[in-house]
Amino acid sequence: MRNSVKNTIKDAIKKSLDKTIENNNISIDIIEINICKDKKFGDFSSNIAMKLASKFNYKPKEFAKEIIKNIEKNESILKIEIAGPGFINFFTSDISKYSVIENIFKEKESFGKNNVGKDLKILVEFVSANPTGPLHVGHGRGAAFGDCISNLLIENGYEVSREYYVNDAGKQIDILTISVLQRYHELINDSDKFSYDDLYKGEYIWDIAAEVHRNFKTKFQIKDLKDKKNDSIDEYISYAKNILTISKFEEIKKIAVDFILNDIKKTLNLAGIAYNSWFLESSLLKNNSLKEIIENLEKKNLTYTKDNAMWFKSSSFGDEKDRVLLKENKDHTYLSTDIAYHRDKIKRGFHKVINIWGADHHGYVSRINSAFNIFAKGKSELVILLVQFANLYRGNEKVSMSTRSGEFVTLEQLIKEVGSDATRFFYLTRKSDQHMDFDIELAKSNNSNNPVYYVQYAHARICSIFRQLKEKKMNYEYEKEILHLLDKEEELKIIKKLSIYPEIIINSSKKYDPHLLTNYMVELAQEIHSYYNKFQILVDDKNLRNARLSLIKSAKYIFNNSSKIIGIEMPEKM
RNA sequence: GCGCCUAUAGCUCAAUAGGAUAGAGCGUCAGCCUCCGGAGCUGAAGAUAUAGGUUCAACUCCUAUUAGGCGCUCCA
Repeated sequence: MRNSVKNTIKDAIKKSLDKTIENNNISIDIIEINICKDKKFGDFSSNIAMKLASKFNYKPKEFAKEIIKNIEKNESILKIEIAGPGFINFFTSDISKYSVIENIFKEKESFGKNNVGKDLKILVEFVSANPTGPLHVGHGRGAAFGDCISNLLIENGYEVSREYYVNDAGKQIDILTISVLQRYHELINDSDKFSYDDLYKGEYIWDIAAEVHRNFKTKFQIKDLKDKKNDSIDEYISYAKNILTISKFEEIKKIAVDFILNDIKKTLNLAGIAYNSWFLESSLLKNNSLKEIIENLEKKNLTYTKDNAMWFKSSSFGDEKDRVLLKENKDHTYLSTDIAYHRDKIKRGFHKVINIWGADHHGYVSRINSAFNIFAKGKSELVILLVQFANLYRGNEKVSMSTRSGEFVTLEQLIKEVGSDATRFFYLTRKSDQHMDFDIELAKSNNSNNPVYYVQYAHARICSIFRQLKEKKMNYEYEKEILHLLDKEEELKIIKKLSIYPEIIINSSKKYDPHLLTNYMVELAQEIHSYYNKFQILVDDKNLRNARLSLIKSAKYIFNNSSKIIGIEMPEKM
């Protein structure tokens, strides 16, 4: 179905190789067919002769000659040449080139889809920011990336589930709770002693405290506060729990987490991201998953006790040192619930588990990998993708971000300022493991600096032409018999671009590189603008007009299909 | 100090899983509106951090050097 000409060539080469060399054991998969950048090298080329020449005691060029000699005649292959060090170049017939337009009109919204991932279940976990504050711009890139990767995998036929892991059980959440208590006591004028330097101080803490105060008045007030400012944070937390009672502490904790999670969901919704599931860390404690996992590791003899803490022998699996599972005070570490969480992912039967993390977590990769493989036993594969930070700029001025100070730019602010489309597209134009600068002014600008406007404009232009068509009382119908009228260099270039779209979908998903797709969209837009500028589309000649309209309509299908994967709108008017 | 990642045009980024002459945009310079949307188009100048190595072929792989980011908690 996809790229039939390419597969024809591939098969032809395979047959030829079998004829040239007996019992060769050559797999068809190592035959690469590339689309030529320069048309003087033909339409497709293969490097197979150079790749295999030495293996079969040939010189590349002679080997190429032999291969060509044994290729069977085929109506879509016009000419075969040897060039350079041993490339085999194929010149294909025009008719085969136009078949991509036929395919697009046949498949429409499904053009580009494939079933590479048929019957395979994938879990994509992304963002998973701690519910200790609103999402900030640093989370934006991971959000756009994770959502797009999910869409790409779906386009490739995988069954995808999006998940957000909520760390609602650790020490940071206790600190959040105390932060709320602090502001709460300030609201009821009883603030002096209930304070600690390392607490969350963002505006939203006031909002939560105000909500608690509004709904519960002085229910959580602690009388006779002692000055504990010089205690450690752990001592401070247990002091607060004791004096307030654990049940009341948990009550406030839940209010705070729910409040923040709501805010996070609201922001993700603005970004057009919907999760299939929200996995609570606390559930691993409630249903004994954590206990089970630790017993299981003990049974496997992968733990030991040192300094009253329980350690995991992660260094036996490539980690640089062993890690603590249970602290001296018997609290669990982030790692231990994370292991339990990943075991749960495996239990749910996913063939592949993708984690999208901020690049600052790279030190964590090997220990979670080792734990994962202990339980997956080869039945499930873990892929950890690291997303580099984006520096935020406003023109030439760098926007500083600091979570604790509360001065960070939230993702919500960013989306409200530049729009969801520009935010997503911008984040996805760069390779994810590459540092990037995100210029707010650039993302807001309405000109070709801004790739998303450039692409949307190309689409709007196509729509505009069809509106014009109606105004001029002209008709359009798709006829495949007249596509050969598209013989201008620019037209053939666009057709070539259209024909590689299915491969872009495969590659960007395989390599987890959505930027291949955004770049493709920009390139296609560029060719459309250029073509539009040079040629009149609504010409008097009915056949030529229909052929040209079919060409740009094909491009419109691709803009629509790709924009859905990126998660942006394709407006008909701008 | 140890580890991971990165280094491409003046700036921001590409380069189809090692392929042919390293591509875009911004900026600079020179052009294009009796014409389907000038929110656009055409052209020029300009680059693989350094030194070795592997290969028919290296921006891509390996080694060293230099420069930057991140991580080296019984933190999450």
